[in-house]
Amino acid sequence: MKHAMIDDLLQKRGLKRTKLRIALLNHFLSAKHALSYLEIKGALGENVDKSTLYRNLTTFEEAGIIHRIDHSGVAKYAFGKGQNDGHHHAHFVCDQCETVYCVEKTGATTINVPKGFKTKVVQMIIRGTCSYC
Amino acid sequence: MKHAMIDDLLQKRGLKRTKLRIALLNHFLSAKHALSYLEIKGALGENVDKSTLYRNLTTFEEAGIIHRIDHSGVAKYAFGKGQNDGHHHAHFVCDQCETVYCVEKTGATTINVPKGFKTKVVQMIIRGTCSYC
DNA sequence: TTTCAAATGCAACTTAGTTGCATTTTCATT
DNA sequence: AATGAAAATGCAACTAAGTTGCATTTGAAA
Ligand SMILES: [Mn+2]
Ligand SMILES: [Mn+2]
Ligand SMILES: [Zn+2]
Ligand SMILES: [Zn+2]
Repeated sequence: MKHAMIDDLLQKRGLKRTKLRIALLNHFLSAKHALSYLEIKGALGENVDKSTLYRNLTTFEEAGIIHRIDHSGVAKYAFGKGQNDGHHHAHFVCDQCETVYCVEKTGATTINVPKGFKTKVVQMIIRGTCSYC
Repeated sequence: MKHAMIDDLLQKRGLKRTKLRIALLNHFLSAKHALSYLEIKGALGENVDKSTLYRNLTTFEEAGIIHRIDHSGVAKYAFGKGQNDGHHHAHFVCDQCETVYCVEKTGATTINVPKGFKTKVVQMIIRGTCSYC
């Protein structure tokens, strides 16, 4: 059951089980694409406090529960670890609807960086048109 | 000479040769990495008007003279065309100093996107440490 | 040298996100 | 169940990046 999983996610990191956090994680677990602050607020209700929501997004991100994808001035969040935490996957950005999807990355690429530069993570953004557009 | 090149860049696109534009292009031509609004303003003088500078950055971008790289909430600009204009190169972001460098991209990568999704451009961001850090 | 569209400068606005602080809530302990 | 401390919330005020409206100035074509 989803509820048990959410409790587990929070408990393991010593995060308190609040109403918003549970709703937030529920929403992330069923989301098909990365969510912006406004999308989340729209889904969870207008009465959700801005600071609290942003603070929880940051908390979850730092706890490795969700990861952030920056997209032309607005941050979007998706469930799971990001590239920085060793989870290698790419992001698909739809030119039409601006939706960001997490997609599996197959086949690594080697790029030669200038001398003295040290590569840690290679992240990929695929721009194109999604199946709904 | 650089001056002639700048005149050419502007003239070809019917852009007027103003003081700021010339200074701006000069700065871009000698920049070793992508520049933010604040870096440009710092270099060209505090008296530079915010609106005018931003408007020129947009104008240059639309004219294909410079390209924008979004980096965690701040736009950075570098001379030349970007990936969206067919010029395929990657961006190196230093974790330490947050500097963004344009680097040559060798060897194409194919990633399989979900059915119905159409790939247009694949852009790469390499995170790591630059030679100065 | 006149003309006028393009560019500038300034102030006011917007949007995304942050911060300080008083109040409330969770959760562990008694 | 009652207590209490730390964590989380809610609200308002703030910041930082970028945009917009409008009056004034300027570049360059005629
Ligand atoms: Mn992702
Ligand atoms: Mn570049
Ligand atoms: Zn789409
Ligand atoms: Zn560096």
